[in-house]
Amino acid sequence: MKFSESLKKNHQFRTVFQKGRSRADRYFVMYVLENGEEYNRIGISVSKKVGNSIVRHRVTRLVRESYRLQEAMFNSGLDIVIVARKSAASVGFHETEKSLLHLGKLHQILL
RNA sequence: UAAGUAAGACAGGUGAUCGCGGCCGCGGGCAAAGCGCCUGCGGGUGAGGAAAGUCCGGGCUUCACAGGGCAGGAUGCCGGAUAACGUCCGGUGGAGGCGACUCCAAGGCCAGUGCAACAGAAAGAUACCGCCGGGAUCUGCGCUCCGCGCAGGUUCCGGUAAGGGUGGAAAGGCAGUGUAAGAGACUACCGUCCGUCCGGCAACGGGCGGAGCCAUGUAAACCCCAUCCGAAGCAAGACCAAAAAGAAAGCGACAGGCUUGCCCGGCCUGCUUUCAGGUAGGUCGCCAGACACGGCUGGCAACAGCCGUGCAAGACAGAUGAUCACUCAACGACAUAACCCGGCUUAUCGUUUUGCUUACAGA
Repeated sequence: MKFSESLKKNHQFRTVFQKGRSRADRYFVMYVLENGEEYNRIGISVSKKVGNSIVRHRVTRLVRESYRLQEAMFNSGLDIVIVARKSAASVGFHETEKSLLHLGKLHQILL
């Protein structure tokens, strides 16, 4: 991804959860926190409650792909964590993309 | 053709546009002693039959270990295969099926201990009903009478285990002889046990002879017997190594503190070097192997030997995705490698191949 890195460490996630703002819809919860950098950092969290390994991987890919294709739409300098909810297990690509943009709008981080 | 049975194979494909992890090649930037880090282009490559459950077995690694025993766990007909196994192959015995074929924790309750509800008369034991014999007594009938005979009832003594009923199980089964009624009391056949001979490496099978058959079930009840098992796991572990705690040496014309009224000297902090240390981080372990396919040889087979050919995931928060089109029965099932193998078990939309069996039809 051109403008973004990924969040990896557990403490980074915790910071976003504690200090960030959150918005949610049927499928996902989005946490946003300004990170003071030039680029965005994105983290995707899919718990075991969502499904088995196959399902979790699939959801992760759909979210990452949606973000990648819509990357230009988002503001810079943000840490974003997207948490999949249980209903995300059966979601398709188009719904994921729509949901992501909708949450972005709620956060008012879209250009 | 239908129904069945056994053993397999596949697990969508093609194209276009974006995108990702290793690897190789050529560049650019940072760093510059070196290792590296970021990035562009090109090439090639990138999950499963179960990758799953983590239920067994082994390799590998570290630790422990003279030898033996106890405890604990696992396995349990016989022979073989194997690195090993609780796996596989071939047999034996038993159960099911017309059959192909399938299934089986299949050692030992005359070492000991425990348990066996309910029902039933009785369950390491019995006589409730019944059957049979005898005595007493009552009633009826027959004979002229004493009395006797016959039939029936009540009761007492004895015999019996055929039949009834209960139960998972009632002391081998079944048929006959026998008897008052019965009973392995006796006989044949089947079963059981013992002996012996023959076949087989063995489990076991077969033949012959003998014993009338003294005695329940349960060991996925404790237990006994035989065999096997040291522990923990790749976050194992090996190496490099910022940092932190530490040791030694040196430095003092220059800093601070303590000792002192002051100086010298000493000590602590300091600085430098070396050593030790091992955190962050990095490298290895980490993918060519008890490997796959084909052929030949040995073996009924599991499998083994030889020859040939082939083999490019190795991430470290973790790569296979998205969109569209065409095709197809298939957008559609189950399900994501994490050190590696051999198995087992469980999940699964479907498609498909071969052998065999039974039934029907045809030649």
